[in-house]
Amino acid sequence: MRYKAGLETRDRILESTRAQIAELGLEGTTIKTICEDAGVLPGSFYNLFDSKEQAILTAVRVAIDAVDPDPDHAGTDTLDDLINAYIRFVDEQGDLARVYIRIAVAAGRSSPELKGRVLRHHEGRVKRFSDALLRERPDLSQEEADNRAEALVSALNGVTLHRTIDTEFDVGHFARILKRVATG
Amino acid sequence: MRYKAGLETRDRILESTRAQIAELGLEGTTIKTICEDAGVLPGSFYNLFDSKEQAILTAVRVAIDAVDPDPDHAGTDTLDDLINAYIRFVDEQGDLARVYIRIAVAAGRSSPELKGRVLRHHEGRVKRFSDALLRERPDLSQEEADNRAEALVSALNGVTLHRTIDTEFDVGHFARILKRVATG
DNA sequence: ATACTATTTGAGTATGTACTCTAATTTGAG
DNA sequence: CTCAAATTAGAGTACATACTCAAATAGTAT
Repeated sequence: MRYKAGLETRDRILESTRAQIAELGLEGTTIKTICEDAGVLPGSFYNLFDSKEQAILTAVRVAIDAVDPDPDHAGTDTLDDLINAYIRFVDEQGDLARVYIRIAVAAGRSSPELKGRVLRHHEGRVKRFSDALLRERPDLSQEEADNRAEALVSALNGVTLHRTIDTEFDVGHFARILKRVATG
Repeated sequence: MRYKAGLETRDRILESTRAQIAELGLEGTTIKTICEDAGVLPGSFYNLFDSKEQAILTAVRVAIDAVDPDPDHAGTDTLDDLINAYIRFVDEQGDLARVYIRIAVAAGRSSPELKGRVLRHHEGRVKRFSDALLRERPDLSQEEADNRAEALVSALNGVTLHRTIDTEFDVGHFARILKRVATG
């Protein structure tokens, strides 16, 4: 992947993967459909990705990064920013959120690499929530902030989980309640 | 399934299914392994269950019911009872909890029947939490209790979700925090 | 005992999947 | 221009899976 053509194909595959997941779910997304959609043959796919799993993980990661309120991690995001980014991701990319949760759940049983990756991602997120919370409530101890951040992120995940079943469910409403609880 | 033999075989299959899930996860659980473990041939399996999915759903349901603090729904369970039952299920049947979440997540994309089933189960649970909360805090309005119960159950699910990835995660600790928040 | 139905047998089918491999073609650095 | 390396082509493989079916057997109500 050092030529322009390779990079373009890679992008096309990732976009197709994302679209397939959104349209057909994880079950409906196969190498075949991805390749057809991207106008690529399996040989090319496997020249650029090690496995289907890797492509899906990358596609989800790209989608999550796309709504990051502070992509450079400059420490400028507020708790509201973070929560809003979360809600936006869930609202706009519902099926990717679903897949993200599935990946997270499946990770516990799969390879240590994937498990570590998911855990690190989670911990990074909790840290950013904790930092933002401390900026808002400097009186809290580090430990208390960490605890609240962990509970808040888990609760948001739970709310997301429910939203994947009940699309009427108002994620924003409950997210605001949870935020009030965390800061109050 | 009107003879004793059929009922016994059914029980054996369900127990094998539960054990397989706990031991090998959902991926590792196949008709083949279930049948081998239960000492049954595929023909018998399909005489008693319509599909693999049905058997798994039933097995998970049985496991959840087994830790119910108020199986008769007499309305005698306290919020602590309900939370403790939840924690016990997650702690003792971690892999079934994982599968329960997977089913719930997948449900959003699958047949309306399954979706409805999962939703009804969730709503029933929220109702019991809400009722128990009202018994403890009769001063709350119905709506406020419902809201808090919904948030609490979702947060518990989120905590469970995280526990499926990080087995060191202290579910009880965060469950207690959440309970304090819900009642306080 | 009879007869009807539930249960079991167990080989077999149909299907779909992720992935591989070799050869041809294209790319772009020096 | 050249040539090694990157990319693409595309048929093909290996494999596992959920599920079926017709025939044999066992169970039980009468």
